[in-house]
Parts: sequence; C-alpha cells; structure tokens
Amino acid sequence: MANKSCIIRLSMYRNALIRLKTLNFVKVFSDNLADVARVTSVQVRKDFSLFGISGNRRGGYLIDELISQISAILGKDKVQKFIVIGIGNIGKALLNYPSFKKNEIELVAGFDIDMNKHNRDVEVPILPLEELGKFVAENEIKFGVISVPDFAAQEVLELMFRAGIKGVLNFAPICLKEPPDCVVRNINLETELENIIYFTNFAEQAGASR
Amino acid sequence: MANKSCIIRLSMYRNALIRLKTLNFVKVFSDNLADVARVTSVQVRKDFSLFGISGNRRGGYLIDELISQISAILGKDKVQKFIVIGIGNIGKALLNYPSFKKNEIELVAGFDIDMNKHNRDVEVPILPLEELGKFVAENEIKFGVISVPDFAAQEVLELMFRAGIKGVLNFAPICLKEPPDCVVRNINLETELENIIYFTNFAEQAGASR
DNA sequence: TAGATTGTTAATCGATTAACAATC
DNA sequence: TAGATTGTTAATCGATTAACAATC
Repeated sequence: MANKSCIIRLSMYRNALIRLKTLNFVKVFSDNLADVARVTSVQVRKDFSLFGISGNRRGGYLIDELISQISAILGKDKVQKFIVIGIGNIGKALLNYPSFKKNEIELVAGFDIDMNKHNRDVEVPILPLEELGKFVAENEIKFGVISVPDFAAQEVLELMFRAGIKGVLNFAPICLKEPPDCVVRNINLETELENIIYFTNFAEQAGASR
Repeated sequence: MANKSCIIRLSMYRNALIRLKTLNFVKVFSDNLADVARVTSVQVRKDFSLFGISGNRRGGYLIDELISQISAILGKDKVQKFIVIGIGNIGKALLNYPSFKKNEIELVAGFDIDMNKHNRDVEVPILPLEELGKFVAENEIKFGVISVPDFAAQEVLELMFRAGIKGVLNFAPICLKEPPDCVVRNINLETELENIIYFTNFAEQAGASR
C-alpha cells in the first residue's frame, strides 16, 4: 500500500513535528508540514489518509496525536535493536551516530572478522563474526546493517538471514539479493555522489542552453 | 529526461561491467546486467536507448565500449573533486572511504569549525570553515558533502552556495532547500533505518495473515 | 454565515512492462 | 534459415496532482 517515498515522508513529518513540539506548538496544518518536507499539502493529507490519520477540518492536526500515530506506524513505540556487521569507517560512524538513540533505534553490537577490533568491555561490544548467530538468537535481534567490503557482503547477508535477521540496510557497493521474508535496502555512497555529479552537470548544460 | 533511478541503475551497470572486465569478459547481454542490478533486461535496454547507447543485435554489448559510454554520462571521464563540511564520524568515514578514488571521485579537503580538527599537513587537509570560499574558488570545486548537525546544515548550504558549489549531498537529518542552480540530495540515515523497520514489520504481518 | 482547511475522487503524469518488429 | 537478442512503440501501472465536496 504505502511505498518507500511515503514512509520517508512520514519520517520527515515526524522529525518536523518533534521540532515544532519543542517550540511549544500544539497544532499544525498540512501546509506547514508540506513546507518542511518540500512537498505539497495535498501530498501530506494523502499520506495521512493512507493510514487513516485524520485531523480537524479548519483546525489542522494536534501535534501530540500526530506524533504518536506516525510513531506507531514507524515502529517507534518501542526500541528497535540493530547490529552492525563490519566495523570499518562507516560501521564505526554508525555506532557513534548520536541521534539514533533518541529516536528509539539502538545499535546493540558490532561484528567483525578482525580480532584486533574485538572488544567486549564496552557498552556496545564488538564481537567475532562467529558469535553472530548466538547473539541474534539470545537478544532477539531483527535488524542489521552491513558495512563490509563488497566481496564479503552477500556471504554476510546469508549469515544474517540464517541467524534470523529480517531487515537489512546494506552499505556495501553491490546490489544484494533479498532472501525470502527478508527486507534488504542498498545504499551506495559512490552511486549517490555519481548522481549528484550527473544532475549537476545536466542542470548546468540545461542552464547554459537556456 | 533520465530520472534518479535510471542514473542509479547506470552506476550499478558500470560497477558490474568493471567486475566483468576484470574477469576478462569481452561481451555482455542485457540479461546479465539485469541480473546484477536486480531489474529486467527490458529496463536495461530502455535505459541504454535513453542515452543512445546501442549494442549488436544477437551479439550483446562490448564491455569496453559500454564502460566508456556510461562513464562519460556519469562524468567519470575526469576526476570530480568534492569537499566535505563537518568532520564528525560520518565526515571522517567519507574522507577515508577507499573506493571513491578508484572511481574518479576525489575528496580534496574537509572543513570544520572546531579548530582541534584542523590539520594542514596531510594529503587531505582539514581547514577552518572561514577558508571555504577561498578554497573553492582557487581549486574550482563544484561538489560538496554536508555532514554537520541538523541545526547547522541550512547555513552551511548557503555558505557553500555562495562559494560557488553546484551539487551537494546532505547527510544532516533535515530536508534542505535547494538554492537556484544548485542540486541538493538528502540522505537521512535514521530515515533509512525507519524504512527498514516499517517494511520488515509490514512484511511480517502480511506473511502472518497469509 | 463566510472562510479556511481537511479529505476524497478523478485526472494526469511518469516510469515500468508487454508486445513485437528488426536484425545479426 | 532459425533462433536469439536488441530496440521501440504501445499498454499498464502506480504515484502525484487537480478539482471539489465536506465541515469546522
């Protein structure tokens, strides 16, 4: 029903709502949310109607209600635990990313094959890859992030899948095959930069010929 | 004409082609590329036709030709220089990301307001934010990455824009307003994880009710 | 009541897919 | 020639947008 873009927009609305709440706003109009998410107010209302979220005609939406409704959709009503496989630069950056925790996302452990990176005596331990299955089972982990080199990614995914992981965000620059009943999203940083390059150059050409 | 997804697919085709080339492949069929990019072969041919790339009926495509044609589209015929603003965890990870350089993407400098992070005596210097305008002008930089906290992002974008930057990848968790003649893409890591959570939970429910 | 805003149905737009013609 | 593959035109699908009805 809802597509990826729609869920991304819901996240953006929610972030904006939380900011507005800290400014002591109580009500918000679809037009306000449209501005922060860079979409139209129709889009906002359409997104809400998809999930049966309704406001007050003439009176907009109550921010508190809206936050809790969107939060429920996005699974923010409870803490969601993730593990990170591959503790290179990206993996480390994710483990130290400050704003996850205040948004109910908790990275609970890292895994790596390099024993020099292992460390159990910290809040978020870095463990050997062999312990992944046991850890996932014992801690009931559903989600994981792959930040290993491209050649290792598919194998790591299969390891995670066999351990029972159901949702994966992949930073390795390769398009992974989704196992059955497992959601995989690929983010390729190089590809994102290439996108910027293409559209910038394209806009320049279009601008020049105008 | 081409949309974002199409350019992402071109990047994926190119990555796959480079791998195939190292395996001494000479020719490739649209069906092969479809497999690596997880799309259909019609999609591949349609993408190519959009850019006037043609192969040999019955004989597929010559890998060398294809790589150079896609490379030209993606601006890989020359090195593209980027700067990184905000040298936190993400910024550092990007500066150390190994595979950019072999794909004609060069991160040439970092910028930060924290003087403890400044360092001129390395290959990729970390400079004070005040020097951004001068550096961009002297080194003819067109592209940049924002990896500062959310509250600083819009201001940094405007600084970059005034300096002459034309394309920006933003990692700050806020949807930035595109200045005129400047391309901005937003990647929000939290939102990506929220996406995984939603679609995983959704798939589970759908699976359970089946 | 008049005006502003929500919410829904219909129209449009754009991207993907299907069908098939071209040709090596 | 027969078979496999490319390349294009038309059909479909899904998401966004427009129009407008509902109502506070």
